[in-house]
Amino acid sequence: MSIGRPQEFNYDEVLDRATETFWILGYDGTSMVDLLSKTGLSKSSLYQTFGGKAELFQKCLENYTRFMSKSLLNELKKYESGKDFIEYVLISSTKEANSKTKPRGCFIMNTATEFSKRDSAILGYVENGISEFRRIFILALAKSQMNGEIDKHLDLEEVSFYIISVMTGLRTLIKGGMKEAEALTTIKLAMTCIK
Amino acid sequence: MSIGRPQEFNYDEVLDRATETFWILGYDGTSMVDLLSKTGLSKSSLYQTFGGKAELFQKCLENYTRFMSKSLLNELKKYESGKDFIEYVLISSTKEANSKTKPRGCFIMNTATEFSKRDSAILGYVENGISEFRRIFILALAKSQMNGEIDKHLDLEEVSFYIISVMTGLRTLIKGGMKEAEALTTIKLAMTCIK
DNA sequence: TCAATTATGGACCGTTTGGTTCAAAACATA
DNA sequence: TATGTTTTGAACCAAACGGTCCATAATTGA
Repeated sequence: MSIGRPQEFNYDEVLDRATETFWILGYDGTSMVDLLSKTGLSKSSLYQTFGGKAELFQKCLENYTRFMSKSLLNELKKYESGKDFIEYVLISSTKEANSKTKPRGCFIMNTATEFSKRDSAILGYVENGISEFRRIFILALAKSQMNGEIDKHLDLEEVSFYIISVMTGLRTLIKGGMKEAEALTTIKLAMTCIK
Repeated sequence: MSIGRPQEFNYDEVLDRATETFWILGYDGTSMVDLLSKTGLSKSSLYQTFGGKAELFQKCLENYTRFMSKSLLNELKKYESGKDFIEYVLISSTKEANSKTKPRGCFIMNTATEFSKRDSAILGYVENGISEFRRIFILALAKSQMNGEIDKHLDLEEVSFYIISVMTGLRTLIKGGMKEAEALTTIKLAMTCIK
């Protein structure tokens, strides 16, 4: 065991709680008091371990991208059809419309909206998240190309942007009151140009 | 003329300046000091005339929707083809990718992202904006139906949601670093399922 | 010119903000 | 048990927050 007084918290758990808090409330909307109460940390522990609000926020962005990437890739394995996977991801992101809790959207896209290009460090994490998510969709699309579900000559980089656009737009609209049924018909329509 | 000391500012101009400030910085990101410096108002004038930060924000949401609706409808008049109009709107919203200033996105969608469904009054203004923008796209699509550009049996309510989704997603991605060329090819692809 | 009325600028308010400091606490090692 | 090391909780900080108050300024109508 390491020397000195042991930490009374679990690093990853705290990171998850902080991520959730920033995800729901945004960077400006989250206060130190929010973070301390949600994580259970004392102020000094948070500063010593995570460096402060801004540094913690960046670690949360990384944490979110890492987690989402892992679970999406894990989900992709279950699908024979890349198109089915993509439709599944789109559809599952519409569940927030009916949820008891407020829609959260995508943490990365929320951050893009809040920061635009003001902070280059933040922009880096956002770009990283976007390209990671695109990479997964490209993987799925390649599967579909092998299966003959879609045209072999489709530009997958291009289509991956399209999918992310639709998903991001939908999740924002859901935050703005869009109903699940409306989102589902939109997805049906959106899928028709991937062929 | 009305009795008492005359106002030293123009109501609509102040509202426009405040709208721009909230649009760029978001609600939480905008301080009273920001508003006072951008509008030139004194604190007492702002409170007396606009009621405070929260009330002013709501007036700005209304102001934005009113202005955007007016200029979109005005633009629509210039187009014979509804589809051309729609493509124009999408394309023009990608200009932000190359602009010297940071991308602002759509004020209504930024607000949807920041507030989600927390505040019912705000949600009302957001829903109002969304349905107003959809109404304009439906007008354009109806034009296209008359021209025979698109299927007479297309559900325009549905397509209008689709267009807004794509546009919102794109503008968010642009805030996240997407290049204009990437946005343009995405638009090309997105338009192919409106037929 | 003198009220009545409205707008303005500045002083002031308590609260909350993110951040620092430091003594006490809890462990490993010797 | 004593020492070195690290974590923790509380006290503390200046600055910024949104908001209120009020004396003064600028106007109209009598």
